Amino acid sequence: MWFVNTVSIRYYCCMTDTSKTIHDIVERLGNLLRADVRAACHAQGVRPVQFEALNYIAQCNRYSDTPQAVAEYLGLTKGTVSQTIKALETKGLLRKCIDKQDKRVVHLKPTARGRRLVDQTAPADSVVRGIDRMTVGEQTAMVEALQRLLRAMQQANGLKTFAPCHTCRFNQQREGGYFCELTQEPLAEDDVKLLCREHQYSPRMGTG
Amino acid sequence: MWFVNTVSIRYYCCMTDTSKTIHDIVERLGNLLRADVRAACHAQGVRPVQFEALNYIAQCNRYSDTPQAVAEYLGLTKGTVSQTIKALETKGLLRKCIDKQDKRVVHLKPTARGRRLVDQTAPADSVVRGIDRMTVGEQTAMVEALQRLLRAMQQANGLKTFAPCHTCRFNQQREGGYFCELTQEPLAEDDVKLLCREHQYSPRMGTG
DNA sequence: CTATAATAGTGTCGACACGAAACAAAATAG
DNA sequence: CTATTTTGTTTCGTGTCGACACTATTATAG
Repeated sequence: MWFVNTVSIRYYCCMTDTSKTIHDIVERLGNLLRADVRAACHAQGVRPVQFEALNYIAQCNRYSDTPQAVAEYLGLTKGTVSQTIKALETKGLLRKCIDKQDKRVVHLKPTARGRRLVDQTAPADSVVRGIDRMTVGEQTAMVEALQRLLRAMQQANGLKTFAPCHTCRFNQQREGGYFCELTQEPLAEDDVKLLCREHQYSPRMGTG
Repeated sequence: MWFVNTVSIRYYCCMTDTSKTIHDIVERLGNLLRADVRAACHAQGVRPVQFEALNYIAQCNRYSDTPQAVAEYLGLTKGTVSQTIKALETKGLLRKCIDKQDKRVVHLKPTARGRRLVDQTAPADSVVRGIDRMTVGEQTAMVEALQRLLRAMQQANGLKTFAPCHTCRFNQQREGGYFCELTQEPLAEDDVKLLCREHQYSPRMGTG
């Protein structure tokens, strides 16, 4: 009677089946999207990684527009990202600006052409066409479900969330604007919509 | 008054914002998952692509366990897949069996070690931990939402669905079992749970 | 105020991924 | 029976990415 032992130890809870299903679907969605992005990028003359970096840079705030942050966001090493950045700069899609306070730090700003490229490539046609088949209610539910899954995965794994400041515990609403408790700096109306590498959900905002 | 013209032509409908949000989340979920899979694969001594191929082979039916099908599923060329298969065979994770009817066709069967590797790696820890934080109701809703998105994207883009036979229009329930109208062969109870490369949803099962 | 770390970024190299193209073998069409 | 199509393999060039060594700047310790 050794049957039980032949079952993988990974089957330790009843949620594994659901997890496996979700794992597979997310993987396939990712592959689908990547194939689409790959084709669009090929037409635009950029590499998929380069586009993903540019896409991030186009929507992060001033604390998060450095090569290091890009590396954290994409899960790559800084050496790899350095090369990606160089290629994007050569293609005239972004500019490097050395930080005034800390001369080691480089800020990355997309050029007008860079922003245009992101706008033209960003929602892949496959996604647009897929979403187009849903009702507005389904779309809203979809966004909420995906956000919940992403947040749950990030929180459960102690990963950086890279979310906009307006959901961040460090962001305080003050008279005439916002204020970041972490950097001790005021934030403009536009700032709080951008992704931040220091973002943390407030402890009570769990997914319970 | 040229402001409108500076806006990308991609913003042709009100759904683009939602699409962009979903695009970005799916991309991040995919990256998160890939980073996790990459780490697990590294520990197991296989490449991520090799694992994805093996994972597919472990859950597809007898019509769909060929190099060509793997290439279609992963969106790669057959030449690339051929290399991946060879590597997996060398590592003793799958066997090749030449088809009896058509001697060109190769069927790929995971070995016991191959199946074990899939079971140990398949739901990435990040997903398991993330799902673990949700209620059963949230989990069900999540699976449904993801499946709907996947199907919508596949249908909208004319892609193969690679779904199990029991949702396929060609699958007929008969006395004592199932029957595939396409291959004109009977299907066993286990067969209809597996992924098929010829799968098609019935026309009436749209996403409304 | 120096010596030593820590941090941000760059450059190089090797292993691997992957598309393209040429190829072999088997099945099918005419 | 030949021509074409289909399935799979091999080869080659380019791109990706981690590992590692390196520089420059800032922070810290004594």
